[in-house]
Amino acid sequence: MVTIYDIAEKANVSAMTVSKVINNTGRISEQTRKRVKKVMEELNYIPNSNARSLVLQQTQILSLLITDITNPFYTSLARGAEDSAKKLGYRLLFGNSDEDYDKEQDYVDMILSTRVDGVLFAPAGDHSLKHLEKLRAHNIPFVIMDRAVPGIESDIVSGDSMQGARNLVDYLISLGHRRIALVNGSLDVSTARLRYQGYAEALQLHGIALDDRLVIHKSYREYKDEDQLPHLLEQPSPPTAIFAANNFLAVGVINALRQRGIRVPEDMSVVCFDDLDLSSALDPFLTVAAQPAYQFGAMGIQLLVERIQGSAVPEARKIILPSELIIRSSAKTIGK
Amino acid sequence: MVTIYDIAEKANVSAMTVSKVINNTGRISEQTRKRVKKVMEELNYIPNSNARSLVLQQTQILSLLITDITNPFYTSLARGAEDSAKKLGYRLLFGNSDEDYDKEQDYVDMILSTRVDGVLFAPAGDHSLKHLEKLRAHNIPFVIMDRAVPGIESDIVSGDSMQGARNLVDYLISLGHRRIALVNGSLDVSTARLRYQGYAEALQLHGIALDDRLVIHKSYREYKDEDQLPHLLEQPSPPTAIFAANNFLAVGVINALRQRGIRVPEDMSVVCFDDLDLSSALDPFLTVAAQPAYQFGAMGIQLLVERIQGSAVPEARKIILPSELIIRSSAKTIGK
DNA sequence: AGTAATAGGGTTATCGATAACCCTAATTTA
DNA sequence: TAAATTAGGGTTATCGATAACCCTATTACT
Repeated sequence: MVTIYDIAEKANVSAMTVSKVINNTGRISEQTRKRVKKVMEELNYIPNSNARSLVLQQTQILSLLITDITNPFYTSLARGAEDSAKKLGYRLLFGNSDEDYDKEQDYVDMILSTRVDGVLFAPAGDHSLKHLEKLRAHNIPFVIMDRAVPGIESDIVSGDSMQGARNLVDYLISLGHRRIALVNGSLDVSTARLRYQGYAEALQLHGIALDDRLVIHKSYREYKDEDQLPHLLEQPSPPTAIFAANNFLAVGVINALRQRGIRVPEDMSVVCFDDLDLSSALDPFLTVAAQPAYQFGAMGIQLLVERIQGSAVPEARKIILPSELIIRSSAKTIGK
Repeated sequence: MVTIYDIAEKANVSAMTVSKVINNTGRISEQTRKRVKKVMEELNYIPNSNARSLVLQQTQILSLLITDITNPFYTSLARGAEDSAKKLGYRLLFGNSDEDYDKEQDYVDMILSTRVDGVLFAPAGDHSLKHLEKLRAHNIPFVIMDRAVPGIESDIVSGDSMQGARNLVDYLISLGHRRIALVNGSLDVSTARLRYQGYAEALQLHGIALDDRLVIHKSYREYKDEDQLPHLLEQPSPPTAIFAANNFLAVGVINALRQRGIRVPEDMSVVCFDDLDLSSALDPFLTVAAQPAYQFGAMGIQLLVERIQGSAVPEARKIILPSELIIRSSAKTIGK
C-alpha cells in the first residue's frame, strides 16, 4: 500500500507537507500542492484511516445496532440511518442483536474496540441497561432508537406507542368490538408496556373492562402459535378482534387463524403496529398504525452526530414521532 | 481510554507482557498472566483495534455492499452475511449503492481507506467493472454477489437466472399463455440478460415467436408506469401474462394493473423472480422463482474469508444456487 | 561443577498519519 | 537599511499495539 512517505519521496517534499496538502492545512504553495496531488493520483494513494483514527482519536465510524434486519421497520430505519450517515461523512458498522442480550453484549464489545464515534442503539429490552451503561462508562455517545430503557437518560427517537395503540383499539371499538385481544411483545420492552397501556386506556375510556385472559405478552420476534391463539380462542367468550403489537406478530396471528379456517376479517378482525411496506403495496390488506421508520434512522443519526460534534444542547432530547392509522381491510364491523 | 501501558504500569510489568497475555503468545507465567488479567478487568480495558490493525495490516472488518437494503432479497442476504461474519469473528461495514455508480464509487473509496480485509460486493451493473478493478489493484479480496460483471474473474455466488426464468415462462405456457410479456431490469445487469435469455429460450422451445414489443428493459429498482404498461397494453394483441424480472417490478406491475381495473390473475397473470418474504407469508399470492437469499450472504462470506485466509483454491469459484418455483395464485389458466 | 537450555519477561523499532513546534529565506515595515 | 513579518516547508514526538530480538536467572544435563 502506498503511504504518504511514498508520495513525499516521489514529490520531493516531507511527509508532513503531504499531510498538509491532504488536509488543506498549513501553508503550502500552489505549486507544490499541485505537484503533490499529481503524485498522489499517479500512485493511486488512499489514506489509511486506521492510522488517522489512531492519532485523531476519532474514526468517522458510527455503529448501527438493531434487533432484526429482516423486519421492514428496522430495514427502513437502517436505510434512513445509512443515507444520513453517508451525507454526514460517516461510515456505518452494522449489527443485528436478534433481541438476544448476549449477542448485543458481543456487539457492544466490538463497538468499543472499534472506537466508533457513536452508536445508534435499538435495545433488545430493559436489560440492555448494562450495555448502555458500559458505552457511557467509555464515553461513547449514543442515541436510543424505538425503545426507552429505564435507568438511562439519553437522546432517543421513538414512536408514540400509547397513542398508536389507543388509535387502533379505538378504531376496533368504533367497529363494534368489545372483546379485543392483545398479542403483545415481552413486557421487558418499553414499547410493549406502552402499547399495553394504550390498549388498556382505550378500553377503559369506553367502559370496557380489561380482561387479562385476552392479553398475551411474549416476544416481538417469534410467533409460536401454541403459546398464543389457543389461549384466546378456547375461552368461554373468545375475542372478535385481535390487536397484534407489531407486524411480525400480526402475520403470525393471521396465518394461524387461517390454518384454523378462521377468516380475516370476516370471522376475526386483526390490526397491528408497524406497516409491511412491500406487502402492503402489493395488497393493501392490513390495518395498521404505521411508524415513520425511515425518519427514525435519519433523525437518529442527526442527533447522534450533533452530540458527537458537541453542537447539541446538554440535555437529553426525546423525539417522539407519531404513528399514522392506516385503515385497510383486515378489520371490519363486528358480525358483518 | 485505558491502554496496555496503563495495564502494564498497574500490574508492574511491561506493555509487551500485557500484549502477550492478550494474545496468548510468548512465555508468561500463570501468576503474572492472572495478575495482568485482573488489572485488565479492573480498569475495564478494551483493546484499540485501530492500533492493532495498523501494525497487523489487517482489520477484521469486511464490507457488505449491496444495491438496496429495502429489497427483501438483499435484506435476507445481509442477514446471512452478518450471521456468518459474526461467527467467523469479523465486523461488517455496511453500504447501499442504490444501483448508482457514483454512490458505489464513494463506497469503494471508503472501503479502501478503511483497509477492510475483504468485500462482499453486489454490483450495480456492468459498469461496476472499474470499481472491482480498483479493489483488485489494491489487492482487496472480494466475492461478487448475484450479478456477474463481464471482464472480472472472481469468486461469485449467484442464482440461476436462466433456469428460473425458463421455469416461470414454462409454467405460464403450460397454463395456455402465448402472449407473455417481460418487464425486465436494465440490460446492463447480467441477471437481466440471463432472465431475458431464459424467457426467450422457453418461448422458442415451445415454438412461440419472440415479440420484442412485449419486452421492456428498464430498472430493477424503480417502476415508472408510464414507461411500462402502456406499451404493453396498447397493442393490437396485448399480453395475457407478464413475467416481472424481480419482486419490486412485480409489485409495481400489479398495482398499475389494478389501477386500470385489470384484475390479477383473472384478467392478467403475473409471475416474478424473488420472493417477498413477509408479504408472501401474509398472503401467498405471488407465483415466484424464489432464490435462497440468506444462503447467498452466508456462503459469500465463507468464500470471502477462505480467500482472505488463503485456504481457498487459487481459481475463481462460481457458486450457482438454484431458484425454486413456488406456484401460488397470481397466474392462472388463460381465459378462465 | 560447568555448560547448555529454557522459562519469563523486557527493549526497541514499526505500522501511517498528524500536532506542535521549529527553521530559513524572502518580503515588509519603520 | 535594519528589524520584524511572513511564506513555505521541515523535525520530532505521538497515537496503541505488536514483531523481532535481547537479556537474565533458573533448571537440566553431562
